[in-house]
Amino acid sequence: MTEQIDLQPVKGVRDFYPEDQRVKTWLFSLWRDVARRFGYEEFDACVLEHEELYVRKAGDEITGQLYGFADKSDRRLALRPELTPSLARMVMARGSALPLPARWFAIPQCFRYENVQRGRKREHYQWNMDVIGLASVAAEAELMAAQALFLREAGLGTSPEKADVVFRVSNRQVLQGVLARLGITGDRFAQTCVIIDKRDKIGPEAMASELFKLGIGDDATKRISEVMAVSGHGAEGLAAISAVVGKDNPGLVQLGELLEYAEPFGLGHLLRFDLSVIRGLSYYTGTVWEVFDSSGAMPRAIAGGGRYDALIETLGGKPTPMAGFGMGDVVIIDILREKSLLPPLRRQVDDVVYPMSAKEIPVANKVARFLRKQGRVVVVDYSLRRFKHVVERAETVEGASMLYVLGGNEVASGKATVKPLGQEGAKEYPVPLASLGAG
RNA sequence: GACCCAGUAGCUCAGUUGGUUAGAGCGCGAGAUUGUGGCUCUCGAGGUCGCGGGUUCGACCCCCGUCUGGGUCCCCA
Repeated sequence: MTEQIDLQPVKGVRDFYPEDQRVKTWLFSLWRDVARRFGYEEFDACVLEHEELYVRKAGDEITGQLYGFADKSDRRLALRPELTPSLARMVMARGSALPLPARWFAIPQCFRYENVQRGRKREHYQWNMDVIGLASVAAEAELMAAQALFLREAGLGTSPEKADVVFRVSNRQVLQGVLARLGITGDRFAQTCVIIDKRDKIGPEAMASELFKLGIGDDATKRISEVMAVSGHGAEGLAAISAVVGKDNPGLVQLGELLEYAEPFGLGHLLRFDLSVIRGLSYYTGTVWEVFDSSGAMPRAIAGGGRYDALIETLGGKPTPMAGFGMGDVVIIDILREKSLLPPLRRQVDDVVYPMSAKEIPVANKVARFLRKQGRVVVVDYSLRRFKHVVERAETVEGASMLYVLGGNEVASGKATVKPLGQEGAKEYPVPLASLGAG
């Protein structure tokens, strides 16, 4: 007698029983199909990476949540918290041999070591689409179009009449332009972003004192708060931003172009410009955006993305413009389930073959072989249980549409009894065994 | 990381001022119906009461610790 093992999965990670895996497979298929229709090619990297790939100067939140450890050779490794650094590494490794622009997508499993709550695990799958080597905000518009197509195909409203989602969009260069005039540039700007991102949790006083330590005075702090408060839909939003930061602000110019490129994709009405959107990752340099459930029922973002033109440079490579987004499986499945938008997903069994006793197993296997050659999904019920049980199970557990009964009578007469399942009043009928490959 | 709540059968839960052998519904199995499901009836299997320690003559119940889950703060791969 050995000791009973712990039946629970590791804290914060999930088991996927077949009924869960069906949902996951359905979601991944839709993700892949949308990415394919935009001409993106799938890639992947290993879930294990060198920890140093994620250590960044600006003190990103993500670094503190790294699922890191030392291997037997004392290498510092980490389970990837996101795919983007791996993508950057792979792009760098290819060097100039990679024809640009490139459009790639992936569905990596990612990890973080953090508190567990609803919609928030230590592991998830994240659909990523990235454009490599395109400096134009046309890239962002295309990425948003792909997200919107997915959301619509999943059953969420994306039309002006019924919009279940909203894209909250900003551009880091808006604030950068404002702060540059006040002499805040380079690393100081990045550090400023990190402080600003914390404003809600630490409060305006603490934010001001943190900024003061960076040598940013009250006037500049006041200006930052003023800028962060600006938001609005479409052209109105742009006008509001223009009124606060001036029409020549480079970030504003890009947001204007983005709207111009996004509107032909039918996205204009979904975009809400909101300068309080910062995103937690320090490598973003331009457009940043988050997709939300507009009903507000789910407080967490469905997806987020941005432009990160400087990432490869900070990893020691040649400057390469890149933009991309990520969408996790946990939140979107929660939303779709809540809105009853998940399709009914059953076992995909066509036929159950039922040998009534051990004597009929050989002929049952022949029939199964014949049906499988036709491309049908066939399960042979070897339980030898009574008819009642087998019929019930074939219908409810296997979800089969046809039951092939093989008992003593059938073998003696040379005809299988075929019973249609799931149809009211459908009668069973005999089929010669010879025509089922068991003659 | 901080605080609050919870953990009893496969699932959803009841239970006790601390007292013999811990219950229900659903599900599962058998039979009524020795070859025809979805309804009904009968019977049955299934539990170290999350785990460890303590208090007590005696703990599912009280105390401490711990694990896991839910929630809030926080933050969102």
